[in-house]
Amino acid sequence: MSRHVDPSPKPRGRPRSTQARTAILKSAYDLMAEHGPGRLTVEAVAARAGVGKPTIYRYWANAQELAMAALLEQKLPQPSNRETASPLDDLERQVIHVVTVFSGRRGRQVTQMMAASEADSEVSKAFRNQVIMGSREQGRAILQRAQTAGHVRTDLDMDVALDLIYGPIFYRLLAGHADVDAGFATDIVRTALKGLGTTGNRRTR
Amino acid sequence: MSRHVDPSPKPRGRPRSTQARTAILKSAYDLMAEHGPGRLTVEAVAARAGVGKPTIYRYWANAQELAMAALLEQKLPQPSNRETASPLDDLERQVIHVVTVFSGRRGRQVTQMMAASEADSEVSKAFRNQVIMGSREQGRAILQRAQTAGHVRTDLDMDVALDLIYGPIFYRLLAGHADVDAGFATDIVRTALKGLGTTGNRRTR
DNA sequence: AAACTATAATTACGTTACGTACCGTTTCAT
DNA sequence: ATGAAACGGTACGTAACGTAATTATAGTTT
Repeated sequence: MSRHVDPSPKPRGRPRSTQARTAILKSAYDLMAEHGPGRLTVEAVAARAGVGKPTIYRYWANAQELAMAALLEQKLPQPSNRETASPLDDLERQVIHVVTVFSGRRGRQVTQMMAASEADSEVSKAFRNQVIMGSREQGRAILQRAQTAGHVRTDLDMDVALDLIYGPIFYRLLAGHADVDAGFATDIVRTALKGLGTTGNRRTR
Repeated sequence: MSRHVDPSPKPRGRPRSTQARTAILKSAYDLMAEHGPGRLTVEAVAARAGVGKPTIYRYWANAQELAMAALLEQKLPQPSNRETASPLDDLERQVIHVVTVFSGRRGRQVTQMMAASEADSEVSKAFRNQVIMGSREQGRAILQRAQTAGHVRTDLDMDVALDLIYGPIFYRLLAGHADVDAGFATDIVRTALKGLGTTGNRRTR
């Protein structure tokens, strides 16, 4: 009695307008740039995009999901993952790049959105993954090269190591207790590498 | 011609009801506990507190400020800043405490609020200061003791060092890419102290 | 004791945005 | 040609906003 359920049934009826979808995302992005991600309303997007509200709700459940989708569409600039002979220089360069991107206007919006979204929606997860994993996985690769080159300890929990490097950036962005600039980036990397402890203490624990 | 301006002029007219203010804050806090900080509405608070809306607006400009005030009122448990002979043990204990507090329900709400508030209002700043500085300044004191005891380098930028320790916690809380528990706390402290670099690398930069 | 003044609770109001339902129209596959 | 689904547009009921007006109340001042 069972039937085959076509996983992607042939589309019947009028297909969705790519043009409308694109206009929606662009309008949403522009409005966020003007008024910030918190003030994005579906009505304003519909009006600017020349689109009916139902068309928007057909794609996204609420303004927040739309906002994240719009930010994801206009992707953050990815650092040029160029490798030099010195993995430690590469790391420093990459962290500086991350800092530069996220302390800019768009980067701040992205951080804000990421922090504000409490929902466990698909879009929300995708958003977090996209934002976090981009820089983080690049850092992982670099650290591994640095390990191979003998510049970084091999007995590390790599995830902890990555958190140690990228955590301070978002911490400052969100708490706002100090500036986030290139100097901070190099400070992080160098301090993390050297460690806080004295040499005499290194062997004890 | 100048006159003395009384910094706290004697209150005229009917004094503000402390009872009303307390009821408002408590109702706001309870409602946040039930529905999360994002869904707090002034109307619901007024209804539950048995208070008129204007009374609420007399104290706070909007729901977000009220939310932060309510969270601030019910202060987060402060760690017992007890000092032992080993500052490094103290540090580890304190970071574990911070992790425990902020990974709990109330701590998560606080983190959420902190991240979501973009306004530069007074309440917003006070909120950030309260949340951040509590643990941070305690950590600073401990680190300084550790320096005196010779367990921690003295050529550090203390703010960077503190970010290195506390940054990863909030990073994980907000990005949600890994668990935040006591084990993570000890990992952070120990890794930060030892550093990521190999000994051979320590002298080079 | 009487006048004064700011707060209190209540009610009403205009505004904004939400998310949904319905419309007639359009654009495809069959 | 027929039918299905998306389209733009409009209208709707709901929720919450933040403000104004009203009357009562609680302290201070004279």
